[in-house]
Amino acid sequence: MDLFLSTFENRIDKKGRLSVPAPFRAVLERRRDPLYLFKSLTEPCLEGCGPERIGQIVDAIDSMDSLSAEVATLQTMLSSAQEMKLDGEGRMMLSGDFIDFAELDDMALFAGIGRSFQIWLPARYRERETAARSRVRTDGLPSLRLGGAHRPPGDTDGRR
Amino acid sequence: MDLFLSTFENRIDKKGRLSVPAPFRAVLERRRDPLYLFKSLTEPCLEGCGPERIGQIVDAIDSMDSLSAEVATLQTMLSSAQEMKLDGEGRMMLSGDFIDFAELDDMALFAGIGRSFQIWLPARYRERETAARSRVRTDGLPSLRLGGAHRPPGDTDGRR
DNA sequence: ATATTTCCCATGATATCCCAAATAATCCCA
DNA sequence: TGGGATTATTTGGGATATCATGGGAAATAT
Repeated sequence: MDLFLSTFENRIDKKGRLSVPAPFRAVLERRRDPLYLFKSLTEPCLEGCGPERIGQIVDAIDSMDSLSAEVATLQTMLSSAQEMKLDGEGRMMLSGDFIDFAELDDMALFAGIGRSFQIWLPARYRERETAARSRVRTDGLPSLRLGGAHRPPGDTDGRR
Repeated sequence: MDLFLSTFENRIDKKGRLSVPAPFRAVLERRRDPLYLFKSLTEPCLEGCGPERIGQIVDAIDSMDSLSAEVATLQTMLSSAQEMKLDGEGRMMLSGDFIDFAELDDMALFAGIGRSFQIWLPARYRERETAARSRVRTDGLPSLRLGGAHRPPGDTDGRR
C-alpha cells in the first residue's frame, strides 16, 4: 500500500506554478492516476487525491437522501474538484479560486495523510499541528488498538 | 517473533546520515519491511516502526468521523511520518524537521521497545531512564500482567 | 494583438550511490 | 583462557543522479 506521507514545503513561483512533491507524484504515477484537487469542507486547505477517492465521495452521496441538505453540502466538494495537469517537471498551476480559498501566497505546504494529502498555508498548518499536540497532553491519545494485544478501553498505548 | 530490543548509540555525520543499528535492520529485512519514522506525539523523540503500524493509523482514520479532533491528531502523526530509504551501508538521512524535533546534534540513541523503537538525544534518554527507575522506588511497580494477551498461533506480529 | 499557458532546457541545491578507512565484535587456535 | 586474526559494522568522502526552481520561447486562447 503506498501512501501519501510526510510534509513538503514548495514555492509558488511568479507564474503561479507549484511542484507536486516527487514522492506524491510517484504514488500517482505508479497507479497511472491523475491528480484531483478540491476545497476542503472543513478547513481552509485544499485536498489532493486520485480518482478512487473522488469515486468514494460520489458513491457516498448516491447512497444518501438526495434531497437532504447534507447532500447539497457534500456536492460542493465535487463541484470544486479539478483534475490537475502537471508539466514535464511535475508542476501544476493553481487557479485563483484555490489560492484564495486556502489563502496561499508564495509557499505551499503539502501534508500527506495516507490516502490523500492537503495543501496549506505553511504558518496555518503549523498552528494546527501545535494545537493537535497540545490536545494530546490534555485529552490523551486517540484510541488506537495496536497489534491485537487488546487492552482495556482508555488504555490507548503502552507509552506514557 | 523478532523484536526491537536493546539500545545503540550512533553518530550523525555532517551530511546528516545516521546508521540504523544492524540488529534493527535485520528485523526489518527479515520481514522485507521498509522503515518508517515519525515524531512522537507525547515525547521529544522519533518513533521507528514498520508499515503495519502506519496502516493501522490510516485505517483508524478512515473508520472515524473525519471531522473529529481525534482524526486531526492522528493526521499529524501521518504527516510527520516518512518512509526512510537506507543507503548501501544501512544509513538514513534525517530531515531538519526530525533533528529539530528531537533536538539531536551529533549523536543519536536508538532504544528498542519491542514492536517499535525510539530515537533520542542520548543525554535526554538517560535522564528519562533514571527518572523511570526512581519512580519505581517512590510510586511502586506498575502492574505487569504476563500471558494474558496471547494471540492465536501464527499471528506473529501487529499487523492489521 | 495581447495575455496567459504550455513546453523545453538550464542551474543550484541536495540526496543517493559507491568505494575506502576506521572501529568494534567475533572467532579460532595455542 | 588469552590474544591475534578475521569478519561485521560504522563512519567518511568524492562522484553521480534527482529534484525544485527559474526563465525563455512556442502555442493557445481572448
